[in-house]
Amino acid sequence: MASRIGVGALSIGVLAERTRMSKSGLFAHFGSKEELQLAVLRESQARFAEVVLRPALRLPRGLGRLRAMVINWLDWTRAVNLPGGCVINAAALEFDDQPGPLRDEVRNSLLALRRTLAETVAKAVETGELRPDIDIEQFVFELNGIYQATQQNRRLFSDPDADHRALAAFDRLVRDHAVIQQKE
Amino acid sequence: MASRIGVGALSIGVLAERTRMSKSGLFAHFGSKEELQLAVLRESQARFAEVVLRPALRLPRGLGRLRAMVINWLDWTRAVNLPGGCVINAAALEFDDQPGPLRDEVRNSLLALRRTLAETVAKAVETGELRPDIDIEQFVFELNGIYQATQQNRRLFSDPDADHRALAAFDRLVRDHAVIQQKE
DNA sequence: GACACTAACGAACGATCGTTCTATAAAGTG
DNA sequence: CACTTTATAGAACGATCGTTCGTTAGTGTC
Repeated sequence: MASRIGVGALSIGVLAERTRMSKSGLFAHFGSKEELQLAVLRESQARFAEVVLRPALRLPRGLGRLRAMVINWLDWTRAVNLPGGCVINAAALEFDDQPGPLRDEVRNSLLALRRTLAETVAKAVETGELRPDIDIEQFVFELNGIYQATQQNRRLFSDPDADHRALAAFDRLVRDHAVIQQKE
Repeated sequence: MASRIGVGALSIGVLAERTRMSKSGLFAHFGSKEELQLAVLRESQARFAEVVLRPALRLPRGLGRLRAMVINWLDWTRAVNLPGGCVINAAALEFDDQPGPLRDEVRNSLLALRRTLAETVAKAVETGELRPDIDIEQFVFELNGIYQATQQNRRLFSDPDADHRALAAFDRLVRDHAVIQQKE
């Protein structure tokens, strides 16, 4: 539900109906609507770590791991069956100017993702695949851009080329920062 | 209001209060909440064309115009005093999986923007500044990525470097597709 | 001056919102 | 067994939702 209509539009009444519970019975588990929303965000983050990060982090460090992580990221909502897209990403736009626990939760989630991405990039520098003078923050910034653009193309425009475009952008990003191969 | 809380969260009651009108008086101008939301989206698009596109289209075609358009785009919401960011862009994420007139309106707005961007890029090819074999759709895709990433960095993370990052990404995009300068 | 049209209003509608309170049945614990 | 804890339920709360209705004041038109 949160994926389809957004975390902010969640309604305890409708939610109780769908779970075949009473409103008050369901409500008792959370104590407030905000706590319920927070629980949804946390659950979403947990699934993300499980489906996107964990498999990639089992691969050997370097460009291969980074690439796998990005690919997992790009359509993890399909793997987890979130038909309305990433809950946290949608919540980011919804709450970015509404101070409170929800915005904080979203911000922390996305910050954690950025840190993980940055570390993964850093390790691709260590392996000698990416240049040591790379601006890692800038690199992650552009990765995020690729993700956002892909989601919009896929979800709003049903663009069948979205994946292909994303990979092209990723390859260009990597190529521009790769260690120059010496011609033999 | 739409900028801050989203088009979907608009409430006629609150809106009437802020405009110092009666609920029914305000309501009569639109006939339904959905029509009001559509009016907001259309108004937003009109301002966008006025503030972002028109000034850029008065510049001579080519890379300069493209660059101006992107720069206008990146912080047009400041110029128009939309403290919650672009209404249409937020609505895109909100309605991308909810069929209906609102989603159609959003889609058409963003499609129009993409067309304008594509034409502007095409003219930078005509002037000989960008390579003729360029994939224009891909170029626009990446422009959109830069915009989305910039907004998130600015709005959610209050990143003071967002503008700088955006320009760096834009320059890299242009450099990779520019006509190669012959060394003399 | 009669008439039509427009804009705005206040009151009310049924529906749904998040929340609180009380009750009940089941499960766990000594 | 008695006792506490936990999960769920039902009823009701005041508030707000989008919408409808009838009315009134103003404005333009013949």
